[in-house]
Amino acid sequence: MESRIDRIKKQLHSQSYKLTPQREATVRVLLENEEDHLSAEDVYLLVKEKAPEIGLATVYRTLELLTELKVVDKINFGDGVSRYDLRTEGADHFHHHLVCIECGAVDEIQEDLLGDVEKVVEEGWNFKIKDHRLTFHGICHRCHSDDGNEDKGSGE
Amino acid sequence: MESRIDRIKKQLHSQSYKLTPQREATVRVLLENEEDHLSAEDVYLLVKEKAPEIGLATVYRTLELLTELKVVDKINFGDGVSRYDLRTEGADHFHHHLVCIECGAVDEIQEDLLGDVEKVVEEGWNFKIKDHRLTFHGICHRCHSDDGNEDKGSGE
DNA sequence: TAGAATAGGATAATGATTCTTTTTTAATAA
DNA sequence: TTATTAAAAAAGAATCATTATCCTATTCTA
Ligand SMILES: [Mn+2]
Ligand SMILES: [Mn+2]
Ligand SMILES: [Zn+2]
Ligand SMILES: [Zn+2]
Repeated sequence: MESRIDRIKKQLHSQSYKLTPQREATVRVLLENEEDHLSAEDVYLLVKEKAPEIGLATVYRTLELLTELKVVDKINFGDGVSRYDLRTEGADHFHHHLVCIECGAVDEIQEDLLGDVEKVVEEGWNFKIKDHRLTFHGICHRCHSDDGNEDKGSGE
Repeated sequence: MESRIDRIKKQLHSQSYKLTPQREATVRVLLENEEDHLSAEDVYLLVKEKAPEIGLATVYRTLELLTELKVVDKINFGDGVSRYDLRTEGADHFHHHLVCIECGAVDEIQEDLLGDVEKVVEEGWNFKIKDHRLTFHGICHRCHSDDGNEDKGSGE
């Protein structure tokens, strides 16, 4: 975890940005909640717990900066807010998402799966792919009744 | 085109909604601009040309209704506005998009391409897929310089 | 240290979307 | 047809997420 912060710090420095205390607190929150898909407001509230003096605008500015640096990806699941997702280190593709229309849970798929499809698209459409966004909407494994488990989870 | 409006009309009626003049004007605008990815505001301005008395809120309500009925799909390319895309008639999957990071153009892929991937996801993640969203970001064929065509297009 | 650049805090402004209230229109019953 | 009722629309206020502004604080440089 510390090493990860260090690497992000280096990345900031390489573009002549500084890892200020506020930025570090924000990054820590993101790292500590890597499983989740936090909105700017979510991040703000969590950062406040450890650095109560931080302002919402700073969180927005920091998230924007981290997005530019590709440390996080900004995504939108159609609920009116942007969410920020830490990019898996070393992965050259953005991971995919499974959004459950029953309970609202958002699960992740780290496997690429799109290799063949991208080849087809690049050749068939003469389009140079730099990034992708893939989200499936459906019923998650927790919401299937076939296993008798009626627990609907708390969602995301 | 008329037949398409008729079918949408039937679809509305089957849920006991009416195809009011405002709704019809909105649907016509969507049909006439099927290639584009209009925001609510875009639709509003276009509808105004033929039905100047329509209100913006009505356009929003209509688009929401059409989304519910799966006549259109609401999508978000990350530019802060929702866009509304007429669902291809008879297609059981939502089409994919190519967003050019150079000129902003949005092209469509009507081919499914995801059949195999979805099978893997359904089995590997025990997730029942109902819908999907797939967008590629990259350089479109118009923005490639290798063909010597420097026309950057007008974007979307 | 003085001056410049970078960043943060507070809050106003913006812009998209939704809500509320009132009016209009359409459908139905007498 | 006329009164009744419900659905839908118009207008504009309200909300909510996000961005801009203005000023202060911090860091860097000469
Ligand atoms: Mn994720
Ligand atoms: Mn489309
Ligand atoms: Zn679920
Ligand atoms: Zn292009």
